[in-house]
Amino acid sequence: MEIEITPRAPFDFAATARFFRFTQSEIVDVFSDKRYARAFRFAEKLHLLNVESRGTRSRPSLALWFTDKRAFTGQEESEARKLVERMFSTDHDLKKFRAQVAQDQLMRRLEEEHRGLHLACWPTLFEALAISILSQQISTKVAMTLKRRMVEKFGEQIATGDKTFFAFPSPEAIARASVEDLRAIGLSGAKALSMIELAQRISAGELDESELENEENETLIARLTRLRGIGRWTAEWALMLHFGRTDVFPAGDLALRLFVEKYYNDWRKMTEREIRALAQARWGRWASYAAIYFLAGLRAGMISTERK
DNA sequence: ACCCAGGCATTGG
DNA sequence: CCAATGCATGGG
Repeated sequence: MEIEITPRAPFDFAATARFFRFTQSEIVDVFSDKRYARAFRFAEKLHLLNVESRGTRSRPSLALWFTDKRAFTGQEESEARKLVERMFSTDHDLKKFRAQVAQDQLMRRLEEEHRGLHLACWPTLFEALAISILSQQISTKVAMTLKRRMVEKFGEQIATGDKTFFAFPSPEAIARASVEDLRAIGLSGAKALSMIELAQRISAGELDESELENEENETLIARLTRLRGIGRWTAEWALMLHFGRTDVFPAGDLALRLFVEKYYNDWRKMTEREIRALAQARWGRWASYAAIYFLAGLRAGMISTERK
């Protein structure tokens, strides 16, 4: 009835589950400290998958089950495992990140404070790119509102007991929408068009994930930025937040730029290229983790990009 | 009333 | 290769 997954230690379930999710009034990713639930499509049918942390940071363990307590079929078990392993980056070995930043005073402090925070990935490429498109340029609060409206309008529902969960909209559902439909919920014309084209490409099978998985970062970025509305920033976040690449640093990101300039270059301006080079030299194949640990520190108030 | 927020495409030097 | 511009919404 249950499946067990053993993430690599250190693993902080609550921090990981919360990270990069819109924590307020979320209707797709629902979690408490030890629990996480989400609607998924398994074999053409929507099911509510639960994940619970049973272990500790140094001896982590996750249990998975369906809300209706139904047993997993072999196929479902394998899909569910892959899904959860991806969503929580359970196989990332953060001891190596720790070793990488041992000489970097600030990053070492951030690592200590947030030890066990793994990359939280979106389960599908469509969701990762769609959310990044929504988030372009606008505040996270606005992006959260747009996402909620999009989910309520286009996502399937599943009710269990007293709660209703929404699945993130399928590419097929968005592919059928019109620009006007999406403008009506607050997207700009450009974002609406990008969203629909993306959905159409994906539902037409033009982006084969099993093939993209094996591409080099730069090749993958080149593939993704061919799509309307996907620039380098969006592509790089997708490499991190869907493909789980640990060695990406979105140097165009406003917050990350300020961070590097302030703490590693004495406030002097740097070009995107210089920032990328610094990230590569300093954090190497763990640059993605440098990025998310910085954002975690920012959120926790440990550091800031204010001038003072 | 402004201005800005986890950018992008387009246009023009 | 770099600079300027419009875009949608909601919070300050």
